[in-house]
Formats: sequence, C-alpha cells, structure tokens
Amino acid sequence: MNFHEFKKQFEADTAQIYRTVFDENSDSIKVKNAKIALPNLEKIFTATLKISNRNGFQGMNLRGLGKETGISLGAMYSYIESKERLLSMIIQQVTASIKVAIGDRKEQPDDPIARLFWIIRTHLYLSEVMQEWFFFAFMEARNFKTEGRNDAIDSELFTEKLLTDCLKEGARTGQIICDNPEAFAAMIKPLLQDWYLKTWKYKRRGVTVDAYFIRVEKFIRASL
Amino acid sequence: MNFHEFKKQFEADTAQIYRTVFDENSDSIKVKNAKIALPNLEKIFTATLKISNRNGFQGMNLRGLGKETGISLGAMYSYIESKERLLSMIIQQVTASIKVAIGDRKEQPDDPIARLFWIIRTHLYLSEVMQEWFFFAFMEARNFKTEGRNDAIDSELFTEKLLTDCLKEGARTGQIICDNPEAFAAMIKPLLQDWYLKTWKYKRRGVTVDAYFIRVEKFIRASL
DNA sequence: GTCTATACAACGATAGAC
DNA sequence: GTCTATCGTTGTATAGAC
Repeated sequence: MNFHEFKKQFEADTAQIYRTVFDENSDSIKVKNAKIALPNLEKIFTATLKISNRNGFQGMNLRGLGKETGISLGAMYSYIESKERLLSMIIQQVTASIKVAIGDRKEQPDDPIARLFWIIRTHLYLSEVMQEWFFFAFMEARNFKTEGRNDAIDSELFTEKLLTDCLKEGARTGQIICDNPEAFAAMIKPLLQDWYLKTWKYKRRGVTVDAYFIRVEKFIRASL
Repeated sequence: MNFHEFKKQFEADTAQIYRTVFDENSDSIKVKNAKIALPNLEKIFTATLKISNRNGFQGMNLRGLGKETGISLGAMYSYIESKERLLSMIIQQVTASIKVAIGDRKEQPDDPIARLFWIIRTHLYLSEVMQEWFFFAFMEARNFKTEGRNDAIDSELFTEKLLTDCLKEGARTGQIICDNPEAFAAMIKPLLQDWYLKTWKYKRRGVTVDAYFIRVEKFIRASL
C-alpha cells in the first residue's frame, strides 16, 4: 500500500477517531447525542492541536480555545471535564491509533525483514496523516502525570519492541546479521520521529513521505 | 579527546557560561556585582531547567522558581526582567555553546570524514554535559517568539550544514560515495538529538555516550 | 445543550521598606 | 541587593438562565 491509498483509507474513517474518543470518555463527556457531540469534539481537538503545537499546551488557555472553536467556554465544559483531561484524551488517542495501525498481527507480513519495513512505512504514513497528533504527544507527554504516565513511555517502547522483534527473528533465520537488535531498533526510532517533529524542514525541501521512506530504508539496509 | 577529558575541561570552565550570560544580558540584569550575580544566575538557571524539563516552561511559575532557588520573588526580578527574557537567555546560551564547541575551524580536523565524526562526537559530548540545556532548547524553542525566533531553527540547520559540508567535500575528494549529502546529514541529526531527548532510556540501559558514539559511527559508516 | 456572568485561585510583575 | 506586601490580570471552573 502506498501513501495515496493509505491516506484515502484513513480519511474514509477519520470520523472513527472521534467516535472512539466519544465512546472511551463517556464518563466525562456530558453531551450524549452523538450527532451533536462528534462534530464539536472534532472542533475542540483540532483547535487544541493547532494552538498547542504553536505555543505549548500549558500556554493555551480555554478562552482562546473557545474563540478558535466558536464554542463558548461554558459549553466546552460539557465536553472536556478539565484541561488536564483534554490532554490525556489526546495522548491516549495517539497511542491507541499506533497500536491499531502497526500492532495488528494479521496485517503484518510474515517475513521478518518485510515486516520491519512494513512497520516503518506504516508508522511514517500514520504520523503523516496524524502529524499534529504525533507532534503534540511527543511534546506534551511529560505533562501527562496521571496514573498512566507510563503510557507515553510505553508507547515509545512499544514501537521499538516491534522493531527489535523483527531484527531478532531476522538474525535467527540468518537473513541478516545484527549483533545488537535493541541498539539497532533504538536508532530507527528517531528517524521515524524526525518525520513528524521537523515537518517544516521536509515540506520546505519538497520531501514527500514516500521519498523519506526510501531514504530511511536505504540507510537501514546498508547496516543489515 | 574522549568524553572523560572533554568533561574535565568543560567543568573547569562551567563558570564561563554564567559569565557569558552576565555579560551578554547586562541591560536586563540589575545586579552589577559579579561576585553576587554569578552564583545567583547559576541557581536560577539550574532551577529553571530542572522544573521546566519536568513540567514545561509555561507550566513553571516564578514563585515555584523562588522556592527552588531560595531567592525571593522580588530579588529574582533583579536578574531576569521578565519570564520571557529568561527563556530567551537560556536558548541563546545553548546556540552559542554549540557554535563555540563545534563551529571553531581551528579545532576541526582537516580531513572531511575525520571532521564529520569529530563534529558528531563533539556534539554528543556537549549535549551530554549540557543535557538539561539541550532538552530545554529543543522543547521550548517554539515558545521563543521574539524577533530572533529563527535562532532556534538556525541552530538546527547550523549543525546540519556543517555535516553536509563534510559529506560534500568527502564526495568531491572521492573518499566516500554520497549522492545526496543534504538528505544524509538530515538523517544524522535526529541520531544526535535522540541522545539528549531520551536520556532516561539510555541511562536505564547503561549506554554511555562513548558507546552511543560508536553505534552511531558504525551505523553511518555502513552507508558511506 | 448552549449561553452569559461570575466565582475564586494563581500568575507575572512592581513598590517600597530595609 | 534583598525582602515582604500588594497590584492588576488572567486562568480554570462553575452557576444558572434560556
């Protein structure tokens, strides 16, 4: 699947994101009518990502968020319970999206090396269509101090673990030589992150996500 | 020079950092007695990095900073003029430190490939001894909206440019084959950043900066 | 479900005594 | 040069009318 197809399929069920948010947080979302709630959730989340990614989540205030969404301050509290809860909703949605997209065994190729590059490609594609979400999660993860603080760290390690497993299996079957799969996986991860952390740089240079994938693949294969 | 030597030399003139801050910001620092100002500046900066790197700079408040430093709120305003100025002082000090450490032509090896790895090694060493500073600058650069906003971006591109130049020269002299030096340099940069962004991960795994350098070098050499 | 009005705490910053 | 006390503003969150 190339990026064009991935994007088309993703856009077809973008609504699914807010449906999930709506269902998973029914305890804090007071508005029960989905027809009304879903579009407003989308407005709130989109605006939060836009403002926060410029000034930081702590720098964003709820009055400004109201202005950006066109929803009054009072009405917003029918959706978000608290500012901190809004933070956790976003971060948890990102980790959930990653697990759905690259964690599904049935989608993954069997061959370990094919699987390695499938994970890398899919991760890049997902972080491209959800760039604001990924950027936000990376930058604000440290502010996320609920019981599930480890969620952010776990998410970092989740992808790394999948990569490590591919490398280990590939080394075992003799397809590749890799004396330290954990170290190798740890070097792939920042290459994935750079794509959504430095969007401005790559956009300005006209580098597409498919072109970036090819670079990364070439770079990695040279070491295998 | 290995890390042990680098660290020893750096620690010998750590005071230099606050001397520079003191001199460069004499317009906003009201306390003119260096004997008094320098230790207090160190307290303020150290505490700012500590608190901000946990909760974000916007999340830090000046009363908390006063508690951490043992300096009263009123007295602090003899040093910082405003919270935003404190932010810019820190970020500018980081970019200045980078330029001093890796930008000095006289220190650099002549051979382009040796120079490439000298820059990588020195950058890793510097970001290790100034980890809190580097982490802070990366995370808070987007909040830095004075006229010199580009400073943060320039700093990102400054290192990349040095790397690109090494690769270009190496390709020209035929020492290496590199069809896209800019792309290659762009892949090295995140590997340098990972070291100070994910300290917790590497410390936990017992990876030293010298060990990390060896990994990175090996990884890069495989592609040259 | 959405709005306006408002409570209340916390923040950055300053004044003025010492 | 440092302190305490305080100003004025802004922030999160709630109350209650519609």
